[in-house]
Amino acid sequence: MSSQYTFTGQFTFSIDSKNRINIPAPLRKQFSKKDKKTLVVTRGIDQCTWIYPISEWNFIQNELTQLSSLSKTNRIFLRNHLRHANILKFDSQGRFVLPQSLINYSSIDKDVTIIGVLNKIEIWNPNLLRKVDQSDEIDDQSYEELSERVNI
Amino acid sequence: MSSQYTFTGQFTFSIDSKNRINIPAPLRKQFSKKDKKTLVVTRGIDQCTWIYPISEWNFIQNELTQLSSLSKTNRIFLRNHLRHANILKFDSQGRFVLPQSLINYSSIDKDVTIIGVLNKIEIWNPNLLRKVDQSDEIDDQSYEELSERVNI
DNA sequence: TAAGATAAGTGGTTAATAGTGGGTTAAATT
DNA sequence: AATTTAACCCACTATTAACCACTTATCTTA
Repeated sequence: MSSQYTFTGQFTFSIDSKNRINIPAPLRKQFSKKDKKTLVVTRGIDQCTWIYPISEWNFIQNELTQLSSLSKTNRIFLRNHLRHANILKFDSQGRFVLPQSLINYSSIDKDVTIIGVLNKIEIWNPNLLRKVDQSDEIDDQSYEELSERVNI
Repeated sequence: MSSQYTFTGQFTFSIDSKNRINIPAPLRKQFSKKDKKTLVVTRGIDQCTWIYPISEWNFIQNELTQLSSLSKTNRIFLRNHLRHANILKFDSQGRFVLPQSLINYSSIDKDVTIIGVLNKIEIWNPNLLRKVDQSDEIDDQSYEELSERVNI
């Protein structure tokens, strides 16, 4: 199953004194009626925050229910991914409040860079994103591997 | 069958002088009419306390009856999970009293970290959770295996 | 191209809710 | 009967969420 969401683009916004972040209008407009105003924010694998529309998250969550808690690896994995996931709604202005734990994890200060990455939205500290941008070059070998799977 | 419950998020609360713990509102709100105010607390596999809504527990209990007591592992598992299970109700403020035996088992002092892990809620001593968090890193091999099963 | 209209981004105030503490009464245990 | 335990109720405070308002940017149309 492929996602209905195809978030793209980059935006620079600011987080206000009440830890609210605005979702850029072009991304927000994609939210379907069904998902209206409900999203899940959680830790990204890199030092950023991931945002999923609720239906996208439900799909992921459904996969997670297959994992038994009797396995230690599963328990750790489930705990560490689920406990940082917050189900939120955005207000009438299209903002949501970013939980303090994620502000810390992502080292968010005042300005944030918001980027669309297909089925999710990422929130970055602009400086960190720049740094990662420079250091995380993809080597040729990895590109070769990717080419087997994606026709771009 | 997958659960109706999808607990997520992390909360830091305190246990009061009467050993009462508040269930965080976002988690409590998920409790269905049918389960209203009834939950089961028991020993987690790790050094924490597990909380299930009663209907969820009934489902698990049903699965446990499938396990033959001829197996030693099964016997130990059944014993440890069933004899420490307490059926409780939460009060009009949404609190329940945590039995002393579980306070001891989980090394609960004053502050507790409450996390949602899909069909269950875990109660931790914050320091212990931090420690487990650091020591129980998932190795790359396990991540690779997980990636075969979960697309996140 | 200029002016008006609409939408987007940001800031603050108020009202509702959540978390916590404690006291009183009813039940249970010894 | 006395003591302890558990259920129930009330109350205070801090946080959160809903609401309103203003400014800047974008789009539309004359």
